Amino acid sequence: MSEPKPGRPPRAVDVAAAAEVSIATVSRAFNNPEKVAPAIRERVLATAKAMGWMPHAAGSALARRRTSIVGAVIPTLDNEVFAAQVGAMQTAFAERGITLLLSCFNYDQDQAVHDVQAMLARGVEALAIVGEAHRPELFAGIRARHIPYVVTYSHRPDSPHACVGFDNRQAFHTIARHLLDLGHESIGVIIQPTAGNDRVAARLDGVREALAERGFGIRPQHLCEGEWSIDFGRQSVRAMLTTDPTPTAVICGNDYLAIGALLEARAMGLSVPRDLSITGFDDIAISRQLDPPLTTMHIDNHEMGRRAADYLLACLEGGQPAATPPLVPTLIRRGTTAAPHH
Amino acid sequence: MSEPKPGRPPRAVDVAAAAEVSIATVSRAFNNPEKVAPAIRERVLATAKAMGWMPHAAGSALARRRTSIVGAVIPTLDNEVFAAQVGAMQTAFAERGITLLLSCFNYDQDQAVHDVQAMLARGVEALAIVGEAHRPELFAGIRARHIPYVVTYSHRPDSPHACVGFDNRQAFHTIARHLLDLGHESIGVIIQPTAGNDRVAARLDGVREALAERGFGIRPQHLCEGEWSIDFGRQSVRAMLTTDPTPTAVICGNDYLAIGALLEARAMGLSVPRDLSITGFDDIAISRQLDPPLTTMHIDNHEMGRRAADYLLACLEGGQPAATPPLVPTLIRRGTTAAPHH
DNA sequence: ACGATCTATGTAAGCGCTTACATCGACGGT
DNA sequence: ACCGTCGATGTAAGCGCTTACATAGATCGT
Repeated sequence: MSEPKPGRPPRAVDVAAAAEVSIATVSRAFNNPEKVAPAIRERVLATAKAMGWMPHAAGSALARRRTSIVGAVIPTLDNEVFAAQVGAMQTAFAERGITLLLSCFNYDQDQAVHDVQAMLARGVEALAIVGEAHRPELFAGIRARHIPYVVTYSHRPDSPHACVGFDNRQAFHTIARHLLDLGHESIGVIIQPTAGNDRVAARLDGVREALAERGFGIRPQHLCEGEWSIDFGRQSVRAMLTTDPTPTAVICGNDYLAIGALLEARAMGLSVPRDLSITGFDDIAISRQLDPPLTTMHIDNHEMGRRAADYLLACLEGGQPAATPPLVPTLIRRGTTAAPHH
Repeated sequence: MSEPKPGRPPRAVDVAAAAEVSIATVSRAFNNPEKVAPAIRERVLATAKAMGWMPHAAGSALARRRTSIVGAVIPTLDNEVFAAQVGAMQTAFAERGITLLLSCFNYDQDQAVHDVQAMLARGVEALAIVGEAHRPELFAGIRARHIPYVVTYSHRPDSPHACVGFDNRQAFHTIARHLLDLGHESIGVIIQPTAGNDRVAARLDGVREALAERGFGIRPQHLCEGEWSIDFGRQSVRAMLTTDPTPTAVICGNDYLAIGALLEARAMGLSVPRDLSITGFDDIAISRQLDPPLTTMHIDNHEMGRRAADYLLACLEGGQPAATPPLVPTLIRRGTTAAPHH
């Protein structure tokens, strides 16, 4: 008879002893309930509950060779778009009894490599990673272990990775086109650091391309690159408006920057959109509430998280799921864009 | 000689074979490097690196009887205050090689119980939990396993739990006092659901108490309770301002509600703070950017996360750390409060 | 009534790792 | 030269669980 040690969590063998069955039956009662006679099953389950026992994940993982853990690698939780994505993934995985391990690499590629290593050591069975601008060893490490992964928030047509996202270049091409079609010819850009961030680089390309198609370009003094924050948006607009000629519209890399731009423009006494058009990107919760409400592009981050999770889940069940079509961000024309005022 | 199976991740025994040492030495090279001769250590480490091997967490956890996992239980990532707290914890734990497991219970007590169970099964060694309004079995389960835990975002003087937070009642007493001192006598409240949320309930008590001290109360029609969202803030203010008498000030349960209140008041043509004073709570990033900037209370969520982590870390190292003193939220008087206009 | 078949349960061999303990030289004191 | 000591390494016993395989009744067809 197994002697349950006091002060330590019970083990399967303790439950087995208490329920007067073998340890195998205890395990089966939890993992293959249909394989054990109803009466015994109930007895085992009841005893386990009474003793507060559940199969310990480490032992189970070892024996099963399945950890039921998957990892999500995002830049930061401070941006609600990633938080939403993570939330959706967590929900999708939880339904299947899978635990989500989270890592925030803070836009630091070395940190990302390190975090992924740690996750691999924890035995993650799949990974979702924001962006594809990562050190090669990051993907190499994952591939070496034959672990399925998916890149989110990005979707280049010719990416070597499975991805669930949208075409950042295309999206910003659309935004720029919107402004060009309104008649803007002098367009400024306030954007996050492009270094080590494929998504942002693609966005800038998209703008450049759209402008070039109409024979325009971005004046160097109308391009501000820096941390995505309301403050950087503010200071960038202020700087731009001291140039001559001034831009009649500003494309911002995300909504935070756009909010800063909008607030500062108004603080400077400009009328938006009459004197300056402003666009954001992401459509965060506050954007529609501003005065005037922000013209931006809406991304369904929830959907993106769910799709990423579904893709990985499918991989885990042995499938080689079809690549999902890219998501399409939609332009939400609200109050911060209009034809330029002369 | 161990034959590394192709297509499967290498194991310690494979590394041992390749480096021509015993498996014990491999383990020591990683966990007690000082116990193995430098030459051999280097050889082992190099072989391991070449083979892409790291100790597998499940095996290690089992043998060591330490998982190096701790759990954080928060309501949602959609609120930046919790996201910040989690970020800080993650950083603090990562420094010690500890993995943070996250659960969002979406303000659902059953979900919280379930998530905590899952975490216990995963072998978390400590837990940080937002709020103390949880089912008794949640805490009972944790206690039964003698696992250290700490309650965050709350700090009642006579709480049975270790907590890292602040006194919600006191904080809202301070806010109400601020408005009373400005001369307001008719004060409305827009607040999150109090059911199953000790923090919110304490806030409302704080307001009531402060008003009562001056002989005032909250008129039922001036108390709106609902989901924390900008929209609910908007609709609550609109409703309140159709009553007679109207409140001259509104205390909001958090900044999102306050932002809604502010936007709607302005949309209705009111001048803030001349016609209506508004206060928030949390001091989220956008609040200082509003026009006028929001009067609110600042909580250092980062500090709270770090302290919670430090407390748990101390417990894990065997200490019985002293209870930390409560954090003190500070009132940030900005532009949305002033004396009532007659 | 007997063996074939099937179902419910038990036995025991790992899963990949850590670590107490055993072993084995090298070294130094006498 | 011998023994004690000590430091480096190896051996093997688990950690808590799952599961292939063995076993033992029960069931059924003939």
